[in-house]
This record gives sequence, structure tokens and C-alpha cells, in this order.
Amino acid sequence: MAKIGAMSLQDHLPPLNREFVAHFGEMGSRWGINRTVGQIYALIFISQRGLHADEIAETLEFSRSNVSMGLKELQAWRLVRLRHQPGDRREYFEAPGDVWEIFRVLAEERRRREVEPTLSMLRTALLEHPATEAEIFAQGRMREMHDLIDRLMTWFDDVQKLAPETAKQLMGMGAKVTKVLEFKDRLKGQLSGKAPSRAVSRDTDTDSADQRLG
Amino acid sequence: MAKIGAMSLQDHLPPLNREFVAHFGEMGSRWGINRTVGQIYALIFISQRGLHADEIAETLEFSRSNVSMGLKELQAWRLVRLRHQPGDRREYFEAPGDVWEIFRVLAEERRRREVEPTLSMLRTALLEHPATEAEIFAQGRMREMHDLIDRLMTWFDDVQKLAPETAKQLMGMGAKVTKVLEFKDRLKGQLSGKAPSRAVSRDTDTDSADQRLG
DNA sequence: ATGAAGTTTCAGTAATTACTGAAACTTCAT
DNA sequence: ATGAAGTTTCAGTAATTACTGAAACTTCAT
Repeated sequence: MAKIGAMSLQDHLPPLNREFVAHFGEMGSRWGINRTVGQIYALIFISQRGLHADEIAETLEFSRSNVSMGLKELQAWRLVRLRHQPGDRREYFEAPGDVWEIFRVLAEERRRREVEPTLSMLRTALLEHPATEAEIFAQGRMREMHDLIDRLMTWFDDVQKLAPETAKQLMGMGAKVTKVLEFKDRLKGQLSGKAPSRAVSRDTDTDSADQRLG
Repeated sequence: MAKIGAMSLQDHLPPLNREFVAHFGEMGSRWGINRTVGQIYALIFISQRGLHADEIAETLEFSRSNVSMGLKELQAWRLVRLRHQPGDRREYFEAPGDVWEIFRVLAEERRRREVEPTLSMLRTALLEHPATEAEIFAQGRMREMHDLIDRLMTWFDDVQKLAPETAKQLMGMGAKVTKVLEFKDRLKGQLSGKAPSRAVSRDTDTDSADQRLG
């Protein structure tokens, strides 16, 4: 199968680790990073200690320069952190430990790269004065798109500000949040025109939400 | 600048529309689709009526086959809908109108393509029996990653089930959700061990959340 | 059943992106 | 200030992905 005589890829990684690294390589392209960057990150993520570029190059059998570029990109994504070890000149890289924090950073970066440019294009477009009918319609669509993205981002900002603890709690609640809303509505009874939350109100009452909250 | 004599790109699109289409083309690669697919979608999205493949090819100056492939991909993403017009054999394509629905579909597809494969790889890896210390550590990291993704997905499922109305309401609340949680905690007073939600409790009380809810 | 009007597939090529190795650069101990 | 140990840049090439035009296929009215 693989070439004989030459050491095969990732020779001294145990199978489990090798599997993980390979998967990240394959998924890389779908995630908007390239194969090597994905593998480098995976390797660092599952390593107990920081790794220096030569180790990575050797383990993954990439050229040293490719590793250098990959690490640079991972730093730009804020996914790896550079650290020096006392008495060693080389740069050691490690992945922040808290997966929740990793997710937060990732979401932030993707937003910056994938949605902000569009949002600002839309803002500019909405200032234009449409001339033709086609432009009027198009601008309407752009407004819808802008408003949705804007709302999603504001919401995301807000949730992001929550302490991880609270965010996890919110997450654990899932759809039950609706129940809390209904509950509130009912308690307050002060609704400005609109009918109460139109979630299909099954027979369960708000107490069922409490079980998750406790 | 552009070649003279030949009609320039997207000649009969008004400037606003052309701008939008061009932007989607440029962003395409960041979004994991290619330039032409991005432009085709943009064009359909801001069109008042369904478009057939020839119109698209002509407007965007792509080859007919390229448009065909692009449309196929957009259909795979469930971003465009095929429709026939009475007395016309050609296939007309249009983008669903509700931007909230578009977002939902997009999130669902990205999840299917970008996270499900990883989740299932992780599930498999967690069943293995780690031998070396490196594997034990790696598996621990994988478990953390798995649990986070799993939780996020469950939460997303739950929220997705909400009627758009409710989802928008939830979104409008943003961080205020915390307040509701505190409010509930306080009312119920029945906490199983943990201290109450540790969101920095500013002086505003739950009534401030109500303003948004109404 | 035929052929006109449409769509898709596919092999070849163009364009883009990823990777390498060598050279340039940087940092630091002496 | 020198040179050893490291990192980065960059031009060239390899690999991948996108695009085209021609041919094959499909659908439908007659």
C-alpha cells in the first residue's frame, strides 16, 4: 500500500492520535483552512505539551517552511499560543485548553472574516438611491439580509458576554427557554398588542422547565 | 481597462445589483463555495422573478455548463428552488423569500457538512481503548471537544424547533435572558447545590428585561 | 418515432492554491 | 562583532480546483 522502505507518515504517533490528525487534515478544506494547517492544529490540540516547529515538521513530514506558514496562520486565527521554555530558544506552540474558549475565538474570527465584510457592503448599498425597479427590489432584499445578520450578530455579542457558566446553563435549557418566556408573559400579563408567545403550548407547564434549570 | 469592443461583464445589471453579485463572488471562497456559485446565488437572490439558466449564463457571462453545475450545487445546499412556468419548458430558479428560513437552512447544511463528520469521528475515537499515555491524553481532549460540539448541536436543534416568532423574540432579548434566569432562580429559590447564576449582577433588576420582551 | 428545446456530463485546459528548498533574516550567547 | 540556532520569505513547481465547449442525454410536443 504505502511506499515501503521509507518511514510511513506520522510514524511515531499512536493510532488514535494519527486518526484525529488525519481527520482534521481532510476536513480542513471544508473549514476554510488547508490540509496542513488542519493537521498542525490537530496535532497541537491533542498534545500534552507545547511543540516546536521542528517536531511538527518531523511528525507530520511537512517541510519546515510549510510548518512555519501553517503556524503563522493558526496564530492569525488565535488558535495556538506561542510560548518560550526557559533555556530553550525555540518557539513552542500550544492550544488553549478550554474548549468553550476555543469555540468563542473561532466564532469571533469567522464572523470577522466571513460576515463583517458583507455586513459593511450591505450598509453601503443601503445608502444608495435606487434608480430602476430592479434596484429598488434588490435593495429591499439587501435590507432584509442586512437586518437578519445584524440581529444575529447583536445577539451573538450579547451571549458572548455571558460568563461561560451562564452560557452553558442557557444552552442546557435549549427550547425550554420558550417556557420561561411564556412563564414570564403569564406572570406579567402586560403584553403590548401581540398575542403571547406562539410556541405550540403543549400541556406541560412551566414547572417542566425548572427541572433543567435547577 | 476592460476589453473594449466586447460587452463588459454583467452589462445589463444596474450598478447596485452588480455590486452585490460581485461581492458574493469575492466572498464565495471564504464561504466554501466558488466564485461562480456565489455570483449565481446573489443574482437569484436579488431577482424579482425566477431566472432560467440561459439568462444567468448571459448576465454573468459564464459558460452554460458552468451555470448548470453551479445551480446543481445551490440545489444541493437547498438555497435555490426549481420551478416551472406554465407553457415554458425551461427550469426557473428562485431563492426562498424568508431570510430567517435561509439562515436556518444554511446553518443546517453547514452543520451536516462541517460538523457531523467530525462528531462521528470523535464518537468512534471515544470507544477506543487508549494504550499509551499520549493516547489517554488525546482521548481526553477529544472528549472535551465532543461534549462541547454535542451540546452546541443539541441546543441548536432545540432553538431551531422554535417558531420563527419565538426565535426572534429570544434573539431580541440577547443577554437579557440571563436576567430572566436570575428572576426565575429568585422566584423558585430551589437551587440544587450550585450558587445562583453568576452573571455580574448589575443594579438593573428583571424589569429592565421586560421592556424588550413586551 | 422524430426532432426541437432544453440540461448534464466529461475530457481537456486554465487558473488558483499549496508546498518545497534555498536564501535571507533574526535573535541571542559569547 | 561573530556565528550558531533558530525563523521567515520567496521563487519555482506540484497539486488541486474551476471552467469551457462539445457531445451525450432527457423531455416533450407533434
